[in-house]
Amino acid sequence: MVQKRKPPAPRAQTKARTESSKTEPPKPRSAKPQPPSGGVPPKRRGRPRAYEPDVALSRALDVFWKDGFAATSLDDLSAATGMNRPSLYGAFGDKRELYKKTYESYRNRARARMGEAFAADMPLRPMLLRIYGIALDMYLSGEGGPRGCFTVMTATSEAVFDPDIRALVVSGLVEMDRFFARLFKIAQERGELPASADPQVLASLASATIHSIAIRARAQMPRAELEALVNGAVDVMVRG
Amino acid sequence: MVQKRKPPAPRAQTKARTESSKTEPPKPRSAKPQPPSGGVPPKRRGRPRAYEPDVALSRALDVFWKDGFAATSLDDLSAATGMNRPSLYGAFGDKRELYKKTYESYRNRARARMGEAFAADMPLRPMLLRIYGIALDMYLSGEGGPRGCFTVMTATSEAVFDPDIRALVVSGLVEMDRFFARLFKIAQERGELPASADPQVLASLASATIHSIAIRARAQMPRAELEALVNGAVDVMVRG
DNA sequence: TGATTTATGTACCGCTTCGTATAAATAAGC
DNA sequence: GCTTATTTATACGAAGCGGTACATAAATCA
Repeated sequence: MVQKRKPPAPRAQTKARTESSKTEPPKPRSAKPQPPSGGVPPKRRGRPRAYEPDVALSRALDVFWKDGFAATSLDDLSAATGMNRPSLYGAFGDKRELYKKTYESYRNRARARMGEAFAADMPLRPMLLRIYGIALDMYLSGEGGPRGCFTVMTATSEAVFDPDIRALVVSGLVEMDRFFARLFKIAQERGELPASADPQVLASLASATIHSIAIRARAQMPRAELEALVNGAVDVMVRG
Repeated sequence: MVQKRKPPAPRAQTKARTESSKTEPPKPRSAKPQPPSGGVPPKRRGRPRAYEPDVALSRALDVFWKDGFAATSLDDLSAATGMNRPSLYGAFGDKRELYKKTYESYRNRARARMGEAFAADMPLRPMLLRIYGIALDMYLSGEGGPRGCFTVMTATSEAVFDPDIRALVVSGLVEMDRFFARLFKIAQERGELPASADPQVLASLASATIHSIAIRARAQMPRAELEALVNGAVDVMVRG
């Protein structure tokens, strides 16, 4: 079962996919039109888009992030993005493809934020606290209340049904582990950690702490409580 | 938005709920018939049930656990339990109530398993390893692949929409924290942990490790990897 | 200007969803 | 056997669902 909603009968989705009525697979015409090389508008041919792909994707992210895949309808996405369903389909493909693109954009955003922190190049403890601060900002954001982490809360649930999503999730988890491991390794080389410390183990503890605050944030535990938790965890980690 | 699927129009669900066409709120007639006092069949009046409430609930759990709330249809539940929809409704109420009962039964099951381990009363390290072993058994179980932790994977997502569920989730998280805290406190009193160790902090690390393996299990990371992660985390924890 | 290209907006399609009305079945009480 | 209580089984209904045809709109190109 590929996550309920059996394909809407061998109608057109399947037809387009397997028989290619016009030699063309349903390639969503791509959101990023072409390599713009310059920064100037590349003079597209037909009627101009009424939406900005990035903005639309970010609005869709808001909805999927809060509601998850199954509970989000195309009407919801339509309302959130301001695009009607056919445009949505044309731009991003079907619901599942849109979800994946959405998730990737989330990952990019998260990676960028963490990258900034990493680049700041500070001692271990403040670095960790800063990273967790960024994480908390993300997890507690959202108009409809805290949403936790997209990877943890909705993508991992979906991972059971879709190999692509599972691969994305696994790579996300591993990426975070590696990120922390690098951090601890650098700290160790600088003498901020005892030689006996195992960066790998500390990294998985650091990731686990991320996972834990993501969950607790979604359950609406107050920020102060989460910060206390983080402080305690960091204390243990910087000790090695 | 109370998790999509807007109430099926002010039809009968609402009517029954608010106007009580027969003075009777839709009390699902209770799964456990009455205080049986003895163990003998209490001679009920009408046609006998063709299902056992506990068994049905456990089958429903399997489905919700894997698919989550939104993606599970009443037909799925019907197929899994062998009960048809009206019986399901009569016994457990609507989908949401069934979900909550299901979640409670999951919690009871988990609590019982952890309680057993706790009662064994062994030194800290083997105790922790045993607890994580039990957790891994649960999270990796399931015919359709590993399902992770119900609390973490599906209930917390749902927590945003339903205060009851959120309360259940929070109590579950707190319960686990307390469980670990008691464990570490006892160990400390026995001298298995340095006096400087903070049982509270260690407990939240222990919980975080649970959360992390729940997520990773659902993403289908291999058991060996999860066990290695657990071993590392336990090493750090028993050191204080 | 008219052809071409791309995007939009409306309306539709077949199917699924949750819940319930209704009728049949199976037991106890009298 | 008849009534009453409780459960099962069938079937229905309104709304929601994902996806798409089709007509229209707005731009470029010739």
